[in-house]
Order: sequence, then C-alpha cells, then structure tokens
Amino acid sequence: MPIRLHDSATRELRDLDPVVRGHVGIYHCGLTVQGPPHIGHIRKEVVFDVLRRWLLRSGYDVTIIANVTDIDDKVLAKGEEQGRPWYAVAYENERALHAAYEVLGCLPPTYEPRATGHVPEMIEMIGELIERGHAYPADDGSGDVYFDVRSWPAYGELSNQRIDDMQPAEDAPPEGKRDPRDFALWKGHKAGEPESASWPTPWGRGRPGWHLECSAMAAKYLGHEFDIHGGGLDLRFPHHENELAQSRAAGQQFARIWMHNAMLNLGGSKMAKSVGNTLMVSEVVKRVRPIALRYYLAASHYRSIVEFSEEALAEAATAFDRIEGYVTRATEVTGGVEPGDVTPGFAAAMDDDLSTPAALAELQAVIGEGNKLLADADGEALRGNLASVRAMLDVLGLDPLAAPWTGSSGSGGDAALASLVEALIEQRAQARADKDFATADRVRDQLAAAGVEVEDTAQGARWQVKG
RNA sequence: GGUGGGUUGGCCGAGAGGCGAGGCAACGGACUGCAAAUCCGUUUACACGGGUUCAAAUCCCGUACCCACCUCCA
Repeated sequence: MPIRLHDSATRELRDLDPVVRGHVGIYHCGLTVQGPPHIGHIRKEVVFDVLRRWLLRSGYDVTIIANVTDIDDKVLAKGEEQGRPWYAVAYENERALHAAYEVLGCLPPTYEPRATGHVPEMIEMIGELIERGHAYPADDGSGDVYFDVRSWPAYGELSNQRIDDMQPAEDAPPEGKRDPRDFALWKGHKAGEPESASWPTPWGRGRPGWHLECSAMAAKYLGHEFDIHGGGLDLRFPHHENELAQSRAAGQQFARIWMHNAMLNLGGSKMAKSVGNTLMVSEVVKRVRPIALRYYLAASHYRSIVEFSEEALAEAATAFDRIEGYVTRATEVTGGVEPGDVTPGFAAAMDDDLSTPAALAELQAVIGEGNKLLADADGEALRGNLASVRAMLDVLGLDPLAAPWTGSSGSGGDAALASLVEALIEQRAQARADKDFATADRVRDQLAAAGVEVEDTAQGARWQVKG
C-alpha cells in the first residue's frame, strides 16, 4: 500500500511516488538560529523525525536535508544587541538546536547545510535567473538583486494567491523594485553592517536573501526534482512560495509534495518570540521527561494545531507511563525481545498521512492485549506482542528501551539509592510475611514520601523513582 | 481586503453520510492483607440557525467565535 501524504500545494492527499525508486529525498526548513529552540520549533523536528522513521521502516532509503539559516537580519540584530559577532550567536543557537534534537530522540538529518557555506551556489542561481529574465539587480545602487514576480505567471501557486491581492513585500525598501511584491534574492551590504557578513558577487558585496539558500541547497543535495519539502505552516508564504518560484523559474522541477505542520499555540496564539509566549525545550524537559514531551508532540496529528497546556502535557506523561509500564513488565517476564513488525492497523494509520492518533489507538489496543497475556503468563504470545509494541514505539521514536532513553528511566538511579531502597523493600517483605501490615505500610509510605513508588507483583516488589 | 484551517463529551484528541476511535479523569466490579499496576464494565459529544436525505458530527446555505498566512517566524 502506498504512503499517502497531504500535499499543501494541491490541498489533497497524494501517493508518495519517489523520483528514485526506493529512495525518498526530503528537505525541510530548519531554523534561523537567532535563539535557542522552543517547543514549537521542536514539534516540527518530531513530525519529520516520525516521517523519516516510518519511511525507513517501510523500506525506503531516506536522505533528509535541513538547513540552518545562520545569516539574516535577525541574527545580525542579535549579534549587535549582545555585543558579539553574529556568527557566535548563530553557532551557539545551532548547538542548542542539536542538543534539543538529541534530548527528544530525533535522528540527526543526513546533512544540515548552513546558508553561509553555500554562497557560490546562490550566486550561480542568481546568474541563471537573471539570464532567464526572472531577476534583476536593483537600479538604485543598493546592490540588492530581486526576483521579478511579474515575470513568473505561476507565482502564488503554492499558497493559492493572486499577485494583485497580495500586500507588498517589505524585505527591502521598494525604490529599487519593479513591483512592490518582488522579493530579494540577494541583499547589498549596508553601511554599519559587519564586513564579515558580506560576500563578493558580480553585483557587489552583500549577503543572501532568506529564500534563496533553500532553493540552492535543495538542488545541491537532492537534485532538481525531489520528493518532499516540509516545514512549518507559517513558512508556506512567503518563504516556500518564493523558493518554488525561484527554483521553477531556474528550470527545476523542485519538490513533488509539500508538507506543512500546524503550529503549536500557547495562550491562543502561535508560540513565537515576537509574541513572548515561548517555552524553551531546555526548560520544559526539566519539568517533564523528554520522552513524555515527545509523546505529547507526537500524539496529535501533525496538521492539527496543538494548544499547549501543562495539564495536557501532564496527561500525556501519565498516558505514556501506561505504555512504558507494559514494556517494562513484559520485558521482565520475557527476558527481553527485539522489535518485530508493526500491526497492519498501525501501518494503515501511518500510511494515511501519518495519522499518529489512529496509530496510537492501535498501539493502545495491542498493549491491552499484551497486559492480558501478561496476566495469563502466555510466554510465546507475549513475546510476539512485545516485539510488535516495540516496533510501533520505535516508529514514533518512543521505545523506552532504545537510545536515547535507556538509563534515563525505570528503576535505575545510582547504586547507593538502589541499595537503600532494596534494603527497605526487604524489611517490608519480611513484615508482610509476618503479617505485620502496619510496618509494611509504613515502609511503603516512607518510600512514597521520598518519591519511590512500590508495586507488589507475583515476582516480588518492583520500585521506581517517580517524577 | 485576499488565502487557508478550525469549533467534538469533565479534559486531551480522532473520525468525515448509517455501526459511540483511543487516552486521561470519575464511578462500579475482579485481583490485592490494604494499595499500586492490570483486566472487565458504566457515565457525559459533535458551536448556533436553517436545508438536503430514509438517515447528518459528517453534505449544502447562513451566523458567531478562534487560529494561521499575506511583515521575521517551525
């Protein structure tokens, strides 16, 4: 069965039909590294990480390219504001982004090209566009080079807009533009901007316009036609519209399918620095386990708005505890099994535009069966069930027994703690054997007060640190 | 002004003409020394007003409210 994805260009579900058989090339817009990532940014990473894992499990080779915009107005402004070089700001935030990938279990992209590393490719593309009559250097001496939207009749095809209905682009003063909606491919160096933020071109020194880097880098690493271009819905216009126009006008086919994830809102509006409602990944993972945050983000459909709330996050953590509890218990009983195959229901849900909510419903049903098998002590069936559950969790990047989660949860902790807890549990077991339930309960309460939860099972007491 | 998306039970969150996704919470039962975990069961829905249809949460028309984009944004 083919994988079907919602293409935001045509606004319909389309079969994934790769350019190269057995291989899927994906480009998704990374971050402008002007600040550390918030949980809205990381939602996008989780969405594309799940897509990638599903494609891999479906037998495809995947090349995934995510850009890092390390030079633009905002990065320069941050450098100025913080009194240090713009590139120091960019690099620091790029590292924070990588830390966020890692803490949430997102596989690193195949490659993460930086805009500053691809100026020659951009210059080449600008030359091509000028030659074809779709771009022009500003005649006001600014050194800007603009894309000529009137020269490209399809302009607006991605976001379904007509040029005449659009408001003017404000990425540069309109003086040098032929049409106010023309956008900058290249921005001339301005007095007062650091010399380090400019590169020589046939049109004078300057720096990249935002949109061009993605067109140039996608072509370099994925070719003139590739399978999927993704990013946040807020990038659809103007960023992706402009990328599409540039690349097509330069004679390329560009992306076959456009995938846009919906925003993560807080307090009724999009999480964004300009609104001041951001929650940094590094902060949230202090309150809730990273795997629980990932579950929260993966549990809703990628095209639905997530209205963030602490309550919903806590609830997701509880829901995940049930899943993890099953995996832990089943692993104890079976001695552990490797991930096997996902169920047909799970596969059908994932094939249907990455319907993670339906996939999770399937997973919960399989876990319900597994819990029954656990009660019946049916070893063989239980092994099969656990293998399947682990496979499904792996697709979502939520297998608690896989990297990077191992060791971060369960009854681990340091040896001193374990030895103390086990001594108390031994005392309690003796009290229970003596039917001294008052003492047994007191020990359990003591442990609970210290944040250690004890459960009695047929095999003896299990414990884990909660929180 | 233009372009899209949305409003589902106490909460989260799917579905897209007939059959009550799933989870969390609550309640009852089984299990347990008591719990916890687990299993079984129960309760509360489709923004509002019209219309189409044998049948509408789902299709059509209208209204209200919300979100995103048209300015940097995942």
